[in-house]
Amino acid sequence: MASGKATITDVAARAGVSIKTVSRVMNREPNVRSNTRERVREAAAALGYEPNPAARGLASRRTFSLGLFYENPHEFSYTQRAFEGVFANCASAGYTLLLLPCGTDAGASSAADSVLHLVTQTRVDGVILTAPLCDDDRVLAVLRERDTPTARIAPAATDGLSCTVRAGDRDAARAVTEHLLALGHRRIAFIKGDPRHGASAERFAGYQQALQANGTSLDPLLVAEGLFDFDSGRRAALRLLNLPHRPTAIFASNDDMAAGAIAAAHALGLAVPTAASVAGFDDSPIASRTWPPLCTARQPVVEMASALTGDLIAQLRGEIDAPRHRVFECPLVLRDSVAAPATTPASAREP
Amino acid sequence: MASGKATITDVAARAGVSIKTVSRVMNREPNVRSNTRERVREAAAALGYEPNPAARGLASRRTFSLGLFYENPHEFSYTQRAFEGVFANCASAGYTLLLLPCGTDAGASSAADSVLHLVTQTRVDGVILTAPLCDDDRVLAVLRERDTPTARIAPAATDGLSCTVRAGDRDAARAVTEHLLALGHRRIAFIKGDPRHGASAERFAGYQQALQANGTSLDPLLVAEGLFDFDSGRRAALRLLNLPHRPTAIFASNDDMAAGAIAAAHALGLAVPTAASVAGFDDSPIASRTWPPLCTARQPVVEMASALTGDLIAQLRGEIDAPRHRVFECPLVLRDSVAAPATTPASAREP
DNA sequence: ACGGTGTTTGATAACGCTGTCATTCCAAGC
DNA sequence: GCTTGGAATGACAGCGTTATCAAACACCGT
Repeated sequence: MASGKATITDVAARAGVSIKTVSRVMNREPNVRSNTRERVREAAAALGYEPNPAARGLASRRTFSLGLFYENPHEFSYTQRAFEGVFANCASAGYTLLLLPCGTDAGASSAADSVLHLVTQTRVDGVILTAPLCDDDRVLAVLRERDTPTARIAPAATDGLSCTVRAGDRDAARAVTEHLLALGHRRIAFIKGDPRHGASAERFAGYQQALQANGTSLDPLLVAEGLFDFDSGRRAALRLLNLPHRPTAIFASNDDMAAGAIAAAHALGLAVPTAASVAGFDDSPIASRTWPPLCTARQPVVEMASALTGDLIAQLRGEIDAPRHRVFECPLVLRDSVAAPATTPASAREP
Repeated sequence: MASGKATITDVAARAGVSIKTVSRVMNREPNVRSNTRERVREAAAALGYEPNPAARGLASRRTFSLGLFYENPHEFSYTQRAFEGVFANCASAGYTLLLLPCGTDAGASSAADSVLHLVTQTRVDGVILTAPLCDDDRVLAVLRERDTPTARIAPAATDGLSCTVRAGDRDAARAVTEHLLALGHRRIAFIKGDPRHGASAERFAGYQQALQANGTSLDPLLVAEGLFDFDSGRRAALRLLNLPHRPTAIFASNDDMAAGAIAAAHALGLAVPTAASVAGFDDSPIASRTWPPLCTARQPVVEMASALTGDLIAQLRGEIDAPRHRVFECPLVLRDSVAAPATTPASAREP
């Protein structure tokens, strides 16, 4: 079988049918006698025929490819897991996936310009946007103007046009906080995430809700700003752990920052979880690689991305009318970075 | 500027030239009067014209896309950094990058089948292979048979056909070991990497060379098998640290395993680096996220991948005749996971 | 002014497939 | 047997570029 050389004409000749019929078979179109279909299949297999995507694309005005836009190189493991889920679904649906890093660093003046250029250049049939791109109004406007079907991962809000998928951030953050409260923690610090991500506000809201429901007041001093990356978490934790009235637990909005908090605790000679508990969010790979491993909420990123991709492809095929909005629950993952607070006064230093 | 709708014909009409001239300008071909060239450029810009890649591909029998094959989902940060480097160069050269995860899990019976199918289906102009795929004879045979220009990252050996790039694994591993020896360590354990990767043998060789040059004998008990992933490193370190005559330092073949070794030490109540030093290799993101941060050898993966991609594209363009083989040095990165051994007998346990 | 030698430009045929629409086939109904 | 209508198939015209090759042009020396 000489592969990669045969054309549809060769297959048609071998099967004794017209090229149009071969096309029908290759595209799984109906109205082909099963007898004929089988003959064509055999001919195609014998010749090692694979349709030429360029010709297909030119004739059908489609590319059979999707673009996955992402912006931030930090917090990359998230993008990567998303990619894994997207890819899984693309491959089985016959779509090719283009990874399109996009940002102001790429030479374009804005993310929207960058997206516009990449979309018109690659002519992907649809795009998937990760946070925070998925909430950039200019980016969304550009895609809408071009009528490019869009799906969004972890948007701040739905828009009635694009399929979305997100985690139940608020509920999960509440659950994490409740877990800390149940263990006896009262001074629970919180490290916020990148404000451009919709999830950041949600997770903070969950934290607040849990405190409120518990009747615990929120000490503004215990809330620190972060950007979802290790170093911002480390710095925020250093500040929090140096507070006169030190928190007994730190809840970081994601695992990378939580890992930073653990490093900060170590640097200050505070044992985790003995002197301070640390909880994260995501259950990203780093969560099981820190010492002690991180208590966190598992965000099923791969499944989320896979489901979203399925929805996008269904939309491209016209199989669904209204956009789907999925929410995935994030179960609590108990690990050793969290324990009951020491009974000694929280302000006491370890030896 | 209506974007994504204009065709070459529109541009030609607007510039008052033939489509062939527009084509010349878009492809930076010589022999176009600068006056004409400028006129075409303006027309194209005014119309927001972007060449249709499908039409280009069909007419020129090229796809202007490269495929990056990778196999192992574990040790993903490496693949990811490689991707970053490859992408950087693709984008600036006008190539699109297709990420092609490939493995026996993907439904194909072998990696070679998987590669063959993906290459014929996507018709990429060239492919980049990461380890261990880059040393799979069947994969290489398939690509050679199809005359698909290939570039390889971290192969075990060069083949006179494909461009390659690799790290100076042996020298760097020797340097790491020498550093440990210089600090006074004599019982230095080694955790090997995945035997399918060429780098594994090289790094082990560097370790051996350093010991030998130092006149230190290699205790076979101190050599453990690993697979480059966190858990195999953790398990190997557990065994090593439970040895009656415990090593004072562990040199793991990569950072993920070194992180596992640190976790193992913590689990056994051994402080790092006080009771045991741990060194890694790669300087991957995890290396600066462990506590203490990892002493390691920095492998400049992004630059390596970028350079390799440049070479592959140059080859595609016929700009170079013989394949290039690059070797990148890996400088030692000193961090706190390594220190001089305790003066107390190495067999003593910490309290 | 003339031929010679590039350099610049254009007309037209591919490239391999899908979409449109016409045609053929076949089984059921009268 | 003879319609009839839907299922099955095919002829052919694009899709928007690049490649080929020929034509037009510019500039040189004589």
